Amino acid sequence: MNERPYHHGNLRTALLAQAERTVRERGAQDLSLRELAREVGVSHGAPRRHFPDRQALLNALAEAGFVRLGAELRSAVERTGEDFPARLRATAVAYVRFATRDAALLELMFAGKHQEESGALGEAADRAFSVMLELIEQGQTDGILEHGEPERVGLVLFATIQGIAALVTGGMIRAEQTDELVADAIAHFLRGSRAAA
Amino acid sequence: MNERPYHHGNLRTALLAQAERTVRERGAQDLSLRELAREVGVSHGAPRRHFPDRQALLNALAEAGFVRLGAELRSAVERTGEDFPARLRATAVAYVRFATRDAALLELMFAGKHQEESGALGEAADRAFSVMLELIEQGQTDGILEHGEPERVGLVLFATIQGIAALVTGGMIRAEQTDELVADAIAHFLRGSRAAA
DNA sequence: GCAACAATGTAGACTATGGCAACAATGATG
DNA sequence: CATCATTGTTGCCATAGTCTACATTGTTGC
Repeated sequence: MNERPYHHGNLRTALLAQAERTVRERGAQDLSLRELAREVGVSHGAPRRHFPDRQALLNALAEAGFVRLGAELRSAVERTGEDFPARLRATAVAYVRFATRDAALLELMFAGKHQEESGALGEAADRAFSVMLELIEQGQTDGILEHGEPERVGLVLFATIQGIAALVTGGMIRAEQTDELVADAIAHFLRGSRAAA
Repeated sequence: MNERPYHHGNLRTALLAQAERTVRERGAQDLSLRELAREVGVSHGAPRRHFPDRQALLNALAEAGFVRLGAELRSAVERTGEDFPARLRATAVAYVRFATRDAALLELMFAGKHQEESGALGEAADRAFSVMLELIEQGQTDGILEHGEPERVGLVLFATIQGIAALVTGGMIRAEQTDELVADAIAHFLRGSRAAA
């Protein structure tokens, strides 16, 4: 039998993977460094070499979350045609889907961003949201959205999407209704935007 | 000097008050039953007589939060004229203000509601949201909102408001911008609704 | 090769927390 | 005023996070 080597080889990655699973299943509150170490098969002090304290691990988790979120949003845009409303709908659905599948992680992502805007976490967040900003710009080019800073124009929209995600994770909406509600909200938003243009 | 009596007198209330303060200042994560007991001046085992475990205290805190939220929303409606858009704006501003002043508490309220829909917590939540539902009904009577179940018609609106609160607490919006953004979002929503009616 | 150093993991200690049980003091009730 | 319920107290246990000292392995310059 293979005795485990003294050095794990990729402890950092293994810890993050197991942590993400635990957060998804039981929430960030129940995440324990010592339990994590046990599950991965190292001593309770080993994680310290990769994450100075618990918060550092949570921040790394949040950063990885932003990277994945950005990838999923970009994928949603790219596998949809050029039509702006369709792209918007697809992106919003992708966002809400991420938010419901990984509610605790998203909470972590927002909480971590609140602590320290700068740093790798902030950059990862910006890259993720850049997908949405580019989409807003397309809407402006297509003459569907009003002109001005994309950050400002998209704010109400983003708030709505984020709010829908909150309602779903808060148990106020059944999971099957979400796609329809998202489509509803997008349509509502676009009607309001056309009138304003 | 007055020696503290063996019985505190209203420990439950005192614990909740101090807990609410701590949650506001340092978040629910940092809430410690033992620290709470120390601050109130009782032994570490005393809180157990009033709250079987930590979660029970958090739930009580959430319930009290819903009561206060409901009162603030109702107050906002009542001190505004009969005009529906004005009332809607006032209520939304009041909600977002609550959400930003007590971000951690609101999070707790949603998290607790997710655990067990039934019970005193659920009732308190329903009473708080009934303010919004009545407001939606007025909008329908005034011919500004589409007809149908108020729960459904108001969903997108509520999502938007909740989302704005999330953006503020997430640090994506400066606190001074919130009232303007809320007004923006309400106007946007009403434009979309008129077109649909 | 190999000696020195860096990186990574282990083991033990300390403090704090939540939860439980046995006991003490006070209040309520017959 | 004797009995019982309520409310606090104290001590114990398991677990967690963090720190320090030490052990093992990998790397690098000679």
